[in-house]
Amino acid sequence: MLDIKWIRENPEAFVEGLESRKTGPEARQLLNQILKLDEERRGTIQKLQGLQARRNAASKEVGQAKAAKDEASAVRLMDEVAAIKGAIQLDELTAGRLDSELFELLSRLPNLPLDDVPIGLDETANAVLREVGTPPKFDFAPKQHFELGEALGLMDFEIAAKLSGSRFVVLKGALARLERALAQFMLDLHTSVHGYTEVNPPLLVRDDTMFGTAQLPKFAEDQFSATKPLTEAEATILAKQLFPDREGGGVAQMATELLRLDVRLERKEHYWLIPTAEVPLTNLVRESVLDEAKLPMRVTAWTPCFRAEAGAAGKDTRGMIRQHQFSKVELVSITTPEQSRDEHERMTACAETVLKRLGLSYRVVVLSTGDMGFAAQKTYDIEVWLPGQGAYREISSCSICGDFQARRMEARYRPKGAKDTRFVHTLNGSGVAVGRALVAVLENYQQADGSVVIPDALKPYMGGLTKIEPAH
RNA sequence: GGAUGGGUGGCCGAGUGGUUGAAGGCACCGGUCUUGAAAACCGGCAGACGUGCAAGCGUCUCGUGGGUUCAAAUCCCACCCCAUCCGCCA
Repeated sequence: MLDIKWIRENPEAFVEGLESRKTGPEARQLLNQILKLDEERRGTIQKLQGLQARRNAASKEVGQAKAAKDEASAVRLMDEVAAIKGAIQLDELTAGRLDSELFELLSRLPNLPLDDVPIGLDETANAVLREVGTPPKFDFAPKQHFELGEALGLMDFEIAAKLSGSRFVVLKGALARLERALAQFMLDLHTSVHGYTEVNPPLLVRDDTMFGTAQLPKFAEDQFSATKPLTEAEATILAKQLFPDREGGGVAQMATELLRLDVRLERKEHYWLIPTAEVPLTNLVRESVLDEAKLPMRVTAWTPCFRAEAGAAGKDTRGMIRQHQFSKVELVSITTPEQSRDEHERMTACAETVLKRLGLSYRVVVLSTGDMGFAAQKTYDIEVWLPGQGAYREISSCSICGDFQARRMEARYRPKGAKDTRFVHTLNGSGVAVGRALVAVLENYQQADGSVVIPDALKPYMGGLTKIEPAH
């Protein structure tokens, strides 16, 4: 969330920043709308506060008058308070409405880019910063991961489709183990070498948590949610409320219909499945005031991630690249504003170390203003080389969010010796996507006979296995 | 699912209608003492918003929203959340 005070004081920077994001042409119009609302809001507050001050003073005088047995003054003052009461209620209502309108607008605005982010509308404006490692040479045509996995008999999309539909996969045997090995290798690296603390967070979270990291309110359609189904009793009550003119059999029929439609109650226990461990990990500091000495705070987690992939129809339909469920080792840092830029470089280096140790070649890309995620001020994508696809594909994304998420979470810290609190800065990055790492290992370590050699870094985690071969 | 209890400042915790934005303690900050540190003692210390060059002043906030009242942390209602016990269950 952007700071309204900052917008008020830096309107041109606001428009410029917003125009460089996807918001584009409406930026100026948005600014005007926001400033107008803000002005009305402050005007109402000033008026309201004047009235409240008079009410408070008069109420105190009532007490004093009564104590002094001056009934006449007391009555006169009480009449005065009664007279301004209506105006106060009206202004309270107006102020509340303006407040929530402004909040609604601000909560849907993306973060603004840092100065050194390349300006552009999409990925064509991204800039490659470095290429690391040498892509392997093959004296045969390298296969794609799903060809390898299916031929090995250890990767099954058909059965996954029967269980869950498209964009799911079942891994078996050595490939299932490879996924676990990759995750453990990454966690061990980050906890014992990079200083991150391992966390095992909830995978189901509340609205407020999703709002904190900015998946809500704007990106609800990209998420999966989990809700307790309506009971028959609740459906009946709801049917009566919704269709008061029906009775008897009519109500029962509508109740059945509500159950069939899987109608949900706003108030009923309702969760979101995390699209990334960034959500629970970053929210670990929500609604708190941290000691500066505890920063930077670094946490990591290996979790499943769930994404609806709305709007991705037709993209990466084959294989494991884009799934509704995948696992990822996530890195999150909570820092002071002074630390965050360095931390961003450090975090990216931590993710790069994973790929280096796995012997995978990759490149680091800085995303353009138009290609960055909603909450980011600056993002580095790490793209791993996939010989089967003959392309670099994103395997990690490291973002610095400034105080954008901290404002939404109310996450602050107290600088040493200071009286006031400040918002923390938050950063998140994949360290790295496990499913895609598995894809990369398969494609980079494949042999002419379809077998796959285990990279040295993973051998300790594979129980003595050095090569995955077709099972028969 | 059933039954209780509870949500107060960074933390713990007192407070049942009138200078209580809130006792006390801890933590933190400044000072005295000390070679230094600790202890002890003295003092300071909520946040948001509005306004002002500033010092300051004002308003709101004791889970959230509404109500009663001249006046609400305190009374009433609804909702949210947390804990414990029982039941069910990995």
